[in-house]
Amino acid sequence: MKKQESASDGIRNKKGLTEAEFLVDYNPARYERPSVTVDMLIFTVKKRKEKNYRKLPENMLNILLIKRGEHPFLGKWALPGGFVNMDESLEEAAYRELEEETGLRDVYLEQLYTWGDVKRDPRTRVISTSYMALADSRVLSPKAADDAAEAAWFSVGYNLLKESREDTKDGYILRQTYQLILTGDEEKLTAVLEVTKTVNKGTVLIDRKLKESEGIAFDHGRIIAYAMERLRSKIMYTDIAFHLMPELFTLTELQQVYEVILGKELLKANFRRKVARMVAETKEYRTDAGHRPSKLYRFNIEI
Amino acid sequence: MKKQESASDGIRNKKGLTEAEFLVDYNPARYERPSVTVDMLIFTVKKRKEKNYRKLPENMLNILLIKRGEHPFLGKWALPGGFVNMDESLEEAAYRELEEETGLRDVYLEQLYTWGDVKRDPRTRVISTSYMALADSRVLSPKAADDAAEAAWFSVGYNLLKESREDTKDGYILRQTYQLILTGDEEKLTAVLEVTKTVNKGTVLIDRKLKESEGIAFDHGRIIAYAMERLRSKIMYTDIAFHLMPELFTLTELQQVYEVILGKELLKANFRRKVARMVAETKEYRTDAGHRPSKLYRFNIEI
DNA sequence: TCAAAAGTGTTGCATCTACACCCATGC
DNA sequence: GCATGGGTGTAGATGCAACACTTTTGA
Repeated sequence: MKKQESASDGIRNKKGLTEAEFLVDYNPARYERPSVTVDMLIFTVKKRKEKNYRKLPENMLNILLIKRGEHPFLGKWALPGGFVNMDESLEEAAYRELEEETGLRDVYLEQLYTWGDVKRDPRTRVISTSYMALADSRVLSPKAADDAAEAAWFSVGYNLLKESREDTKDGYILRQTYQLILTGDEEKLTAVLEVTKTVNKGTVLIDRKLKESEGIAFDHGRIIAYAMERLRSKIMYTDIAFHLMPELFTLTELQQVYEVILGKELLKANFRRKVARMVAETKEYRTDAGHRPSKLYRFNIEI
Repeated sequence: MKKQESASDGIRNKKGLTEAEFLVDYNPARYERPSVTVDMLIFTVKKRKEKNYRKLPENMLNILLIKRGEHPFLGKWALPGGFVNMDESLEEAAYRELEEETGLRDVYLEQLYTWGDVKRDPRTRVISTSYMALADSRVLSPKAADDAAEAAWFSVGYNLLKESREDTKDGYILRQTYQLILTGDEEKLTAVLEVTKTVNKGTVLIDRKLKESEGIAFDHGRIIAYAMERLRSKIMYTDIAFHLMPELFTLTELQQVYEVILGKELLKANFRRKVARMVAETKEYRTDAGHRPSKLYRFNIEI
């Protein structure tokens, strides 16, 4: 973001070189280097069809995946992403990938985590930084992919299957098994994650292992699971949910987004009080359904 | 952490190659690659001397820095760190650097953020992942550095200097100026950070610029500032503070750690109620000072 | 004796939780 | 009419902020 000013002008090192002289001499190719990529977790909310004229359509959290057309993991589904060019920052690479994949530019983007296991890509050593983008449901140009790659939205389910706690001498071990289910129009992908929290005299170690992975390429099941946990914790104390909403929305639609991310139901009255200060009502109503019309709200910038 | 099983056995790509055949052919050296490093933010808490026999020594948050013995930024202070080897994960590299620098192994370690600006290192393109380590005050082997590099602890101060808000058409711009002050035995290093939050129709953009940097190498002032913000927000809803404490501690010592990280004073009675469930009292007392003896507590594993 | 810190109690206010209840619509 | 969702009120529990107060020690 900012160019470093030369900070040690005139100072000479042990060989008597100034910084400028040193840099001319510097050979960056001495060490072997890993490849660096960005992986994009692009989320949006989509409605499921509903034939009952009274019932509201159910909202689902969706993620964009790309079907791999080349080895490795040929035919499996992977996160969109690609190599970081030498003349672009990580963030610029993330925005570029986002735009290539969806045509979107002005959306919420957040760096999630950097994955650096040695064998995570069978081709070569790849370190990849994952970014999470939240797009609202209006602008879902699903397959704006210019290359031949097939892109599709998958609804995301992430649930705790089983939990066990074992007490040790100076602490305990908490084992949690989560299931990730990604449902597309034709395919259903699954992964099972084992999260182990080892607490020992105040030292906490969290290990996330991918136990099974059906149809998902690389370690991307683990990355999606990590994103879900981040989404769940952030939705409670920030306003990220609004990035998934269109300009105007009903409070029930907003509540459904919260419920879909948290994986549990909320009480209507309490939810409305909780978000009251974050929304501003408009004069418009949604009237198409077989029940009382609902007021439309927008995000309240004042807070 | 886990080797990927070959997931597309037998499937052939457009050229008729199986995954095994494809990988034999794959040439990883086609693209130019950035260097990847880890930067370590090693924090601990140290007491300041106090001559008044009644008064308690003041606790300060400290960070370990290394004086650069080579260009660029020769003579400036930098975060410990180094290149990631091809056969070690990012986390393994972080633990290795931590051990080389401090001799510590079993401490709290957390990945913070990955910095990928193009010009952040004048030598070559360097992408670096920062890790935060919290060590308790007992085990501070300050300069276990085996090489010639000089290492030292600096107390950390991070304060909001100025804040202004400007309303725009569809949102607002919040500008905050923070000052980072690192005080060592002989030197005082400073940096000024400008954090700009641009809120626009629900899109939030956070930009952190390093405005001044006195005595701190690279963009490390910005990284330290980021770590301070992470520490501040996490201390309120997690138990990380305990990783900075020795096995046994008084509640006042614990409160001082909270105060030093938050940069503000807390009310004693309320603080004690807040941490009550996270600590377990022992039968031991601290009796050396000119006031009522204080009970020693330990971290409560039960919660 | 007394400064400094250890430690406890109280009160008011804000927030969360659970549940009950009435309102308005399209078919 | 009625199923469905829109929308509000209330009582009890819980949590937090601010302040006042008592206790104990070493020099």
